[in-house]
Amino acid sequence: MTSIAEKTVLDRADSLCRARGVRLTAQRRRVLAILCASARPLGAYEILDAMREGSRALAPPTVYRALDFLLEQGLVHKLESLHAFVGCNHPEHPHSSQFLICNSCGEVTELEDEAIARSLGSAASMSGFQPQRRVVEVIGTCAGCAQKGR
Amino acid sequence: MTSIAEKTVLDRADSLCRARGVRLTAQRRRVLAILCASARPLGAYEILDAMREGSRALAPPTVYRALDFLLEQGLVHKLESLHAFVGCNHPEHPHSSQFLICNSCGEVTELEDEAIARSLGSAASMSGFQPQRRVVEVIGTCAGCAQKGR
DNA sequence: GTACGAGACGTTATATTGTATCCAACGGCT
DNA sequence: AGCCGTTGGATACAATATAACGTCTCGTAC
Ligand SMILES: [Zn+2]
Ligand SMILES: [Zn+2]
Ligand SMILES: [Zn+2]
Ligand SMILES: [Zn+2]
Repeated sequence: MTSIAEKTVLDRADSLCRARGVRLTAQRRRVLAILCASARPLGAYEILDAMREGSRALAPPTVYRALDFLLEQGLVHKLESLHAFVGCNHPEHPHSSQFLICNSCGEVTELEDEAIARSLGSAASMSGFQPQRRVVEVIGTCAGCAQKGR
Repeated sequence: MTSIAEKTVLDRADSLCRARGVRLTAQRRRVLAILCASARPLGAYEILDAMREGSRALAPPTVYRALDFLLEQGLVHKLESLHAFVGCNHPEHPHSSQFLICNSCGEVTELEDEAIARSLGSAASMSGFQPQRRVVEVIGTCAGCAQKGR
């Protein structure tokens, strides 16, 4: 089930972490692999279930610790409205992206839209607000489902 | 503890619901009052605690049902990144707003920024995505805390 | 007035998501 | 070997949210 694309993502994650002097350990790599192999965002306990397959029993903190690391390194993102996580498509440079979440098929698209970033930034600076983290999630119907649905 | 401003919010909520043919019952009104009286967003269980004061014991579903109603009517908003709720300042017309959340003092500012709405809309339509709900939350430091902090 | 039905609410139990804590194992360093 | 910071295992628990079911209330029809 490991496609070429997923493999490159993992390889790129390896180089990134080496370059940053942080350790992409086996557990962390495994969580990232599971997320990248999934077409949909996964909850922490879904990841936990996936990790348990064929191996010993693991507990929630194991997954949450790996996720914390991957989030810090920008290798995965958390979807607040779903309490779920997705692998990042372009973790090379730090970024704050936006997500289109289809509530019909569950597909998630990560955008990196400059116009959105600019308008958010200017709204914040007009209020004298200093942004640290941005949560932008649009829930709705993706193009495919809109066509099928009606 | 009920200021004039909070009173008018409740009165406006009353008229709105009457006009829409939905019932702003005592429980729902109480939850709205608690949220409007708070300077900060409140979690569902904080609201529950506030409702328990001086009255009989209540259970979580009571609060969550009231919140569901108030969310549907646009009288309150949910802050996904905080798992908390705030009263809306201008519930008269349906709107999708944005939130500036200070992680130092907890203050939350509700914006209704046209530029953000437009950029979100155009990004979505470029993907053929039909938005239903928008979650836009910027976490950072508010003007006041930025000044005090350094 | 009485019967009915839909919506609102009380109550119990449970599901889901996320942490605190403590200790053991590992890895690089001297 | 001995030290020390990081990682991970394990248990227990906290916080958030919902399922399920019965009861009550209120407006409407008869
Ligand atoms: Zn990304
Ligand atoms: Zn879809
Ligand atoms: Zn609002
Ligand atoms: Zn502040």
